[in-house]
Amino acid sequence: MSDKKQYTKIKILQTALEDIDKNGYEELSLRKLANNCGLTTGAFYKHFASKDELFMSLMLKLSVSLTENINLKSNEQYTPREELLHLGQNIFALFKEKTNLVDFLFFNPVAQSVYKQSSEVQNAFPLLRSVRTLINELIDYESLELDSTETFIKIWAFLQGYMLLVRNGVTEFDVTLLSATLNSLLRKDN
Amino acid sequence: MSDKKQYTKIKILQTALEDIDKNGYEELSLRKLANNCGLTTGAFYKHFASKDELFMSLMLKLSVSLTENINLKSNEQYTPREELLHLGQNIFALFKEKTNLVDFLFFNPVAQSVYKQSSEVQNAFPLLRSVRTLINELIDYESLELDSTETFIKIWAFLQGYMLLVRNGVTEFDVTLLSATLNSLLRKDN
DNA sequence: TGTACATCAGTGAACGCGCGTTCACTGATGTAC
DNA sequence: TGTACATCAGTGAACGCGCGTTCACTGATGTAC
Repeated sequence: MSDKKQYTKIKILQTALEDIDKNGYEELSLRKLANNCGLTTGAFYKHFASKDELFMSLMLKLSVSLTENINLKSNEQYTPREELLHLGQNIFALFKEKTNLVDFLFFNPVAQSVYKQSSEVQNAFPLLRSVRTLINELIDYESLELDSTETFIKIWAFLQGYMLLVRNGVTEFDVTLLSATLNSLLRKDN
Repeated sequence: MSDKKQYTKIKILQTALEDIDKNGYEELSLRKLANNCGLTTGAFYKHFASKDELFMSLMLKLSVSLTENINLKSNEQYTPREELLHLGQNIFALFKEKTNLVDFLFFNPVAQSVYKQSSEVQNAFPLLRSVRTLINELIDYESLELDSTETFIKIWAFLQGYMLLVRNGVTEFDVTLLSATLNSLLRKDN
C-alpha cells in the first residue's frame, strides 16, 4: 500500500473522529465526512468496504487512545482497588470532556454487535480488557470471594447506565456516588 | 371528538405497539404503521401532530400498562425491600418476554428527552414513579441513612445498564445477580 | 533519456431507497330549517 | 320528510430530503525496456 493511500486512510479516520466529537456519531454521513476530507464518497470506498467497517476501525482507534490517555493519568503505584476507582473516574472525566466520542464508543450500533462477538474480538478493545483485568487483579489481591465475570457485569452495567443518565441530563456526574457504588459492588455480600 | 375518530386513534396506538413488539421501534415508519391500520399517512396526521407525539403517547400507554402488569404480580403484603426486588425482577421478566417494548420504553430517542424534562412530566410515567416511591418507603421503613435521590440514581443506572448488556447479548439475565446487586446498593457504606 | 504501458487513488454522477410531512380534494355523516 | 349546508376523517400523490453504495471514467505516478 502506497504512502499516499495510507495517509488518506489516516486522514479519513482522524477527520471522522473530529466530526463525531463535534456533532455526535448520528450526524456522521459519508458525504459530509468525504467532503471534510477533501474527497468524494467514491474515494472512501477505496479505503473502507462499508460504513460499518469504518465504525469498527474508529472504535478500535478510540479504545486504544482512550486507554492510553486513562493509563497515563494513573501510572503511579496503586492498589488494584485504587486503580479501578481511578479508571472509573477517568472514564467519566473523559466522558465530560469528550462526550460524543465516549458516547460513540459505548453506544453506537456497531458497538452493540461487537459485544455479542467472541472474546477474542472483545479483547482487541483495550478498554474492556483493562477493566476485566483490573477486576481479576483486585479479587486476587484482596482475596475476595467474588466471581470475576459477575463482578465485571455488575460494574460494567452500572458504568454504562450511569453514563446514559448523565448523558441524558437526568443527573450530574458525581465522583462520590461513583466510588461509593463501585465499592458497594466490590464487597462480598453476606 | 367523535367515537369514530377516538376509535381510529386507539387503533393507531395499539397497532404501533404491536409493530414495535414485533420489529422494534427503529423499524416503525409512519407508512408501515398507517398501512397496518388500513389507513394512509395523511390520516395519521389527523390524530397526531408528529411522530414524536405518537412516541410520547406510546410511552405513556406502555408505562401505565407495564406498571399495572408488574403490580398485579406482586399485590401480596411484602416489605418495601421485597417489593423493590420484585419490581426489579418483574421488569426483567417482562423484558425477556417483551424485549422490544421495554427496549422502546427505555431507549427510544424521545424517551431520552423526557428524562431531561421537569419532574412533573416524569411523574406522569408510573414506572419511574413506582421505583422512586418504593425507594423512599424502603429508606423510611428500614431507617437507612441513604440519600433517596442518590439511591434512585444508582439503582436506575444499574437497571438500565444491565438491561443493555442483556439486550446486546453480553450476558444472560441472572436473578441472583440482580438481587445481589440491588441489595449491595441498598446498604449504607461504612 | 525517452517511450509504452500498467496501476490505482480519486471523480462525480447516478441508483435506489425510505423517510416525515403537507395539501388539495373527496365523500360520508350529521345538523338546521 | 326533504333539502341545503357544514364538518371533518380519510385519500393519495407529491415534496424535499438525505442516506449508503456503485461504477465507468480520469489522470497522475511509477515501472520496464
